[in-house]
Amino acid sequence: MIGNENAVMRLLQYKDTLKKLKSLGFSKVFSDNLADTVGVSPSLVRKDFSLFDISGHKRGGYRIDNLVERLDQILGRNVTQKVIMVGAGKLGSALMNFRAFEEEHIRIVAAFDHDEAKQDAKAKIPVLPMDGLRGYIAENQIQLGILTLPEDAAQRVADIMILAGIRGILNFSPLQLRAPRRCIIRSVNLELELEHLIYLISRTLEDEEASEEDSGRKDD
Amino acid sequence: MIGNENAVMRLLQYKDTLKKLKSLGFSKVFSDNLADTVGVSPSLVRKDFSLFDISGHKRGGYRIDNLVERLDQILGRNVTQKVIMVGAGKLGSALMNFRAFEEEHIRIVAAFDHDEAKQDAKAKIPVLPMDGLRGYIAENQIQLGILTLPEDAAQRVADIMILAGIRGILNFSPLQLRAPRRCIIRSVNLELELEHLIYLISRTLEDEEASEEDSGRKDD
DNA sequence: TAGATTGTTAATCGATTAACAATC
DNA sequence: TAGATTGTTAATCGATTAACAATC
Repeated sequence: MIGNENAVMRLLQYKDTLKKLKSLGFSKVFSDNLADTVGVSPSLVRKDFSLFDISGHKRGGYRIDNLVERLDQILGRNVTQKVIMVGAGKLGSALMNFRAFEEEHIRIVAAFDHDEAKQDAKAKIPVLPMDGLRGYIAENQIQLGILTLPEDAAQRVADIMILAGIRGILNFSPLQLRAPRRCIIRSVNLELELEHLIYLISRTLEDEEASEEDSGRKDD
Repeated sequence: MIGNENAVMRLLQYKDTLKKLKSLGFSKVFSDNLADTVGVSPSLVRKDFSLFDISGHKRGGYRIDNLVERLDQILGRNVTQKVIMVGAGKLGSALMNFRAFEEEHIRIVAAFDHDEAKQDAKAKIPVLPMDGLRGYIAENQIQLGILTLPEDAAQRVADIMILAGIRGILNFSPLQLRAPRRCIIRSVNLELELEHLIYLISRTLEDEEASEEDSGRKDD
């Protein structure tokens, strides 16, 4: 129940799928269906559920309503989460308006930026000066921050956030942030993702060339 | 050499670290150093290298220059990659100006959007109408696209890209895109990442409460 | 030489799959 | 009842770690 982070990511995917199925009018689902849409084996779906003490009905599958409710419980998604955006540059502002967040009980309550030109305390999501960051976190008991600062400022500002009591940071800077155990860092490294894709492509291209040795060359 | 995608991600991280070390004036490195900065075991570093036929010097470690060169080779990063941006909304435009891409031989050559207000053929990175997407990919032999469209348009446009001969798509829509084997899809699901973080936080909070049963409660 | 580090092998660990008894 | 699906156990698979011989 504690260890498996892959299982948690799959649980999140199951939940997404279930919501779609529900909106299509389904009320129950089998491990087979979920496995298909998420792209894993039915065994694994059942294993994941059993890992988190989720049970269904022999022969009757799972009731979608129950399942979603239980998943929300496990995943800590039964209350709206307040999140701050640290850095209001291009990426930060883009994420501030990200649709999917609103739909999922995730609410960005304020943003912080050093640049005065970007500050606007009256905006729907106020953009405040960096000075106020520490106080805001502490006063409003903010647990979660999204960090979209450039590499050179990232660690310094992260330290401030941690000092103020933040519990988790979703980090978009390419830096591997250091943090004490009470604050969890998850990083999304966009450059790395793209480079990974480049690797995968270059590998399939090699494979194709290799397999053409046998089959002769087709005209282009 | 073929299977392990985790190893590939680590290779990319090693490369990043090596560049930083190099800019700090280092010319050689030991598996220990790399392990430390990336946060893995030295064994694993050596194992990863051996997996890709990278060798160093007994007792002398690895020469950073050689290593970076070899990694670029393996990772397909020895040529500049042309990439198109499909969708020029907030997220798309943010990524178009993403610093880290420029530094890594990744060049975004054009963007496409349905919205006329966003189109601008004269911009540094031209924003073109969606009609031109298929032709542009075919004529310029574009291999890579970044997809930042909303869910409802994502699959339809991805199909067009695939038809035109694209080889890889970095997908930011929350949809699990379907594609034939010749096109590789990698997805970044920002909502999922944030929800994962929420789960991790809610779990550590529970743990703390649990451990307070023993130790008594500290005042807040 | 003595000491340090690589490269590889074998051991361990953990996650996934396959199989099947339980049961609706 | 016969058939289908869950939940769990054991088997498999793959990735990581530990250990150490080779060697600079």
